Amino acid sequence: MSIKEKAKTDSSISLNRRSLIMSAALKAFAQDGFKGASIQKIADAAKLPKANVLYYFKSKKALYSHVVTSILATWNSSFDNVTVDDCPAQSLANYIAEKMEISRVNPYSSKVFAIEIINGANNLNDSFKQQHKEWVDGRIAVIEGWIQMQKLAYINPEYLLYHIWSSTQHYADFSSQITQLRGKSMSKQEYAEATSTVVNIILKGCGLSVPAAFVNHHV
Amino acid sequence: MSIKEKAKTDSSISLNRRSLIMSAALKAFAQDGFKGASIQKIADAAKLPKANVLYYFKSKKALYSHVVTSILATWNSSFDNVTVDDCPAQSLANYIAEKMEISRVNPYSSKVFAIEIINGANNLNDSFKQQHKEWVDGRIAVIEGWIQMQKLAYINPEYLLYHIWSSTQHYADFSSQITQLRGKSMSKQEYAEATSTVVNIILKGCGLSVPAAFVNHHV
DNA sequence: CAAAAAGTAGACCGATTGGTCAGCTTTTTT
DNA sequence: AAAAAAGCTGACCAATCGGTCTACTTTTTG
Repeated sequence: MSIKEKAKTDSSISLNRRSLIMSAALKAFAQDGFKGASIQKIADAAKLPKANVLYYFKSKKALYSHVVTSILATWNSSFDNVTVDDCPAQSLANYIAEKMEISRVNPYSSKVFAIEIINGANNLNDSFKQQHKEWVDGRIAVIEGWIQMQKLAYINPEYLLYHIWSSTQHYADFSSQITQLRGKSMSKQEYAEATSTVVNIILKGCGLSVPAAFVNHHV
Repeated sequence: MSIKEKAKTDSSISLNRRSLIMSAALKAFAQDGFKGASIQKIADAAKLPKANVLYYFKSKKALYSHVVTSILATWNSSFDNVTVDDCPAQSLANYIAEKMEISRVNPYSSKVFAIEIINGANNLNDSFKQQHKEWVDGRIAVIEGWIQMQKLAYINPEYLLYHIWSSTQHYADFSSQITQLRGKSMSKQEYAEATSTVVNIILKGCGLSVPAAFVNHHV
């Protein structure tokens, strides 16, 4: 990156405009996917002329790429640093709870990724994929360690990860279905109950005891 | 529907063409969503001129609607007819296994629905939604019955259903991610192991004993 | 065999797509 | 204050979009 470019992206106006555009783009991509979303509608949502959007992001693909990158930056988790020495029950429960919180607070990010992967992940560059694969391999190694240390009954670590991802992201990705079925969107308290339910199913499902914070107190 | 229309849709050429177009459309909508897919590309995939596609389906929306309807027709499940008198463990295990099989055999259908719901379900008509809601309400009543009869420990039936849907559909919707992580797509045997894993987690997670057919025999 | 109906498909329509460019204003730097 | 850089945007471009129409061929019907 040249000095000139860096200066440009660092100016106050530029930063504000870029983040304004990106948040409009996030919603647009979440609603219509990469192909379905249009620069014009993103510009309208940001209340800017289309040419101005293309002044800050040289193409639709570049804008999408920046949105995806910024989402990934917010997806760090305590599970990243878990080791075989940690407690499986506590580590997994925390991970599940964090993923549920992400679904609750930032559903658009989850949706953008979901659509991208469903569509075949054709717009993610190889370094993303490689990075993700390395993360997964590392986490699988930890889970396998737990199994070998007999802290965890045998389970295929890969399928366990898929299970955690799917059951938590569902609350973001399929929120419109959930809202339709309940007649209203989920409150923070209802999210907490759903979180407990997911934690309970998965931890008990793995033969682990449920940390006190997630025990369901049902009336 | 007039007699003329029925005759038209029933002719042999018409049936063949329509199903040819619909299968091309299914893939297109799974890849790019409703907005992102184009009639031209569907026509190309079906090796027909665009005007011919629009001869059989009067608009893109009509084509989409027919695709969605035909998907729903194939999604009947043994769980539809389960009652409080049935065994929760067996009923839920069968339902999970059926959903996994649908994911394996017909991933495109699952993807079309996933994208539709993620995008906000704006292209599903109200009768679909109503029908679905009634199905869900009925199933929730059965699960509540099990809980009252103490055949099943307390769990929020709604969240249980979401959990089953998400963990099974994940194998269809996110197949590209799974393939990327493993370096190859899942075999039938691997699907069977994944199915056992999902059944084990959820049934144990509900405090139910796992039917013999789904016990994981791990080496 | 003739008439009617069904099927085929190129040409075309206005609207929208992603993207460029030139000319302008504003801000920053020297 | 002058020069340079950054920011802004209407006008415009070729390509594609969903959809229509017309002229033609094939198949079915009476």
